[in-house]
Amino acid sequence: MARYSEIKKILKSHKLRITDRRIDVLEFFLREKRTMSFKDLEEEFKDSDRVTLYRTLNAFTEHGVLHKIPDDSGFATYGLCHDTCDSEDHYHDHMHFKCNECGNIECLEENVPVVEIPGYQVKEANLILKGTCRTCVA
Amino acid sequence: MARYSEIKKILKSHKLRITDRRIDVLEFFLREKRTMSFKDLEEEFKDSDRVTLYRTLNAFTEHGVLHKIPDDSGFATYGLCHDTCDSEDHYHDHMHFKCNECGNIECLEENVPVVEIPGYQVKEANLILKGTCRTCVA
DNA sequence: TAGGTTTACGCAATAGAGTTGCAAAAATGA
DNA sequence: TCATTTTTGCAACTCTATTGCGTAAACCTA
Ligand SMILES: [Zn+2]
Ligand SMILES: [Zn+2]
Ligand SMILES: [Zn+2]
Ligand SMILES: [Zn+2]
Repeated sequence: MARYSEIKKILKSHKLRITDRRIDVLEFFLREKRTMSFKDLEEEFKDSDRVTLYRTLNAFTEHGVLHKIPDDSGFATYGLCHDTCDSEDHYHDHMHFKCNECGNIECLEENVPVVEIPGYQVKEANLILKGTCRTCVA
Repeated sequence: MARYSEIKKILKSHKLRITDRRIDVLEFFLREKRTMSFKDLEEEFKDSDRVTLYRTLNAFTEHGVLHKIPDDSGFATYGLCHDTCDSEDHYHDHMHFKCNECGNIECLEENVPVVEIPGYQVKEANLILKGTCRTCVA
């Protein structure tokens, strides 16, 4: 974790106070480079209070550090935002892939195909693909 | 509700026992012709036990009478299946639309566009559009 | 259609994910 | 350093949904 100054900079630029918890959580996301469920975080930070973790995730989501990945499984999953996201403006048009084998959820590079429905105003589109991911296919 | 015999036939063909509750719930779906959340059903069937409603919805979903619509809101929503669905085989490729104004979720005719991701095996795709529905746009 | 088996129902309790209230602790800024 | 604001930790709580179990209803077969 040689990124302490970088992490501080990210928190500051997103108008978040710098606390030990937030540094730890953000560092974890940056290090793992993958989406994370609440359970993942709970396991990593056993000493931390559940409520604080929830509040950290909410704060990060509100301030454009993380985006919450829509999921029907009942487990919220979070992924890192682009550099350009902040409180006012953070939109994500990319698709997500959930692997039935390993259970991981990935942010894909590709954007959700644009869909137009006559008579409807489409403002947002979430596409979740399920199947077997690259790692598990091999 | 002049469809009693029809409803009975549907239940039988899906290998479901015919009970008063199931007839009522299925009749409600057929009459309303729209997707229904658990709350909708609870309000319609105030005299019924919540658990029975949950179990009815689960049985219908397992036997291909209803399909559960993936939703990140924490409220399960259900829509009628096609005639061809049964316990073994009920797949749905259609998109869903959630209106931010009225809150209703609609099953759309159109299927989810086919997406291929190199290296991945895509087996299922759920696309949920959000915005303003035809009724609320007007 | 009666009798035995299987399944559904109703009630209470429980599980699981997430939130809220509040006092103490920490971060910020002057 | 000190005052102000935000965050943390703990307990209690909300909300959706499930499980266990005894009773009631549906089904099947003779
Ligand atoms: Zn974002
Ligand atoms: Zn993502
Ligand atoms: Zn179906
Ligand atoms: Zn549908």
